[in-house]
Amino acid sequence: MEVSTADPAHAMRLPAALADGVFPAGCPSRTLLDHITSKWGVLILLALSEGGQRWSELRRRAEGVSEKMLAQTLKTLERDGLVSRKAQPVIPPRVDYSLTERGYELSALLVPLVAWAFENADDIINGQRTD
Amino acid sequence: MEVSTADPAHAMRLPAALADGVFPAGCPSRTLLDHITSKWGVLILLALSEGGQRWSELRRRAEGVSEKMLAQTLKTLERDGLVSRKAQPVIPPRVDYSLTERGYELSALLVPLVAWAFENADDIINGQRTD
DNA sequence: AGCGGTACTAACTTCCATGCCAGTACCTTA
DNA sequence: TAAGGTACTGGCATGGAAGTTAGTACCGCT
Repeated sequence: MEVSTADPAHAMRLPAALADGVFPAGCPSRTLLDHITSKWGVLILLALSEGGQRWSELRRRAEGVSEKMLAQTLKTLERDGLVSRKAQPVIPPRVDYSLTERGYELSALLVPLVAWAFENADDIINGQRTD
Repeated sequence: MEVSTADPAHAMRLPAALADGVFPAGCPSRTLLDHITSKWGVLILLALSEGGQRWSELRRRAEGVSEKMLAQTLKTLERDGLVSRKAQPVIPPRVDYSLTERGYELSALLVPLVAWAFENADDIINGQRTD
């Protein structure tokens, strides 16, 4: 049976390919989505959207990230072709991380989302009773 | 593969307020982001972006979600003012969920992101890139 | 000589999100 | 009578994400 809810004016329709609204469990889309919406994934992508940065700078910007999670997340993102790693064989080591073309494509979509969250967060989260 | 390290043309700059690229640990923005980028949060928001739906329909669309997680996620989203719940006191029970104004604002940003993930997932996750 | 910075890796542990199952209450259909 | 659909809630279990600690290799500073 149909739910007769009027489509609001600002409803955004999904591409036909995901007309169901959601894709099947275990498909590549879910995996990718998990990578980019992971706790540190978003933050790192976001930080890198401002330009290439070194390991230690990323550590500072993604406040609270452990070295382990930074390494792990960067590795995943690199494997996905979203981040590129450039190590210079100098001493002390110097490694620069930056977004790839694809990474910038993503960040162009991610940034507005995060900006929205930033703008609405106080209003939404602080207005709640915490018990 | 060309990776532009110095401010590519399509680099999207963050709003000045989050010039650091990332916000501090434990701030409301991170909490909100966690809610909406949670495993089931995205899927449910996405499903609802197509219009109001009943509990059982959401269960089917967000393939793989357990009743517990569906309830929990919906509750969080409702608390955040992104989803509205309308229960009709009939028997058998009938409850409709839909996005609020704010929820639609969010989904307008979320949908392109998910669509992008959907389009790129095969390519990225299954390994092969051709550029 | 010893400390700190740079960029990591690995092993071990903790903890929470998630999963699985059982129960509730009422009605309908077989 | 019993099974099944609707919309949940609560308890226990667990797996994987995340945290913690330590170690590596080299250099520059004091």
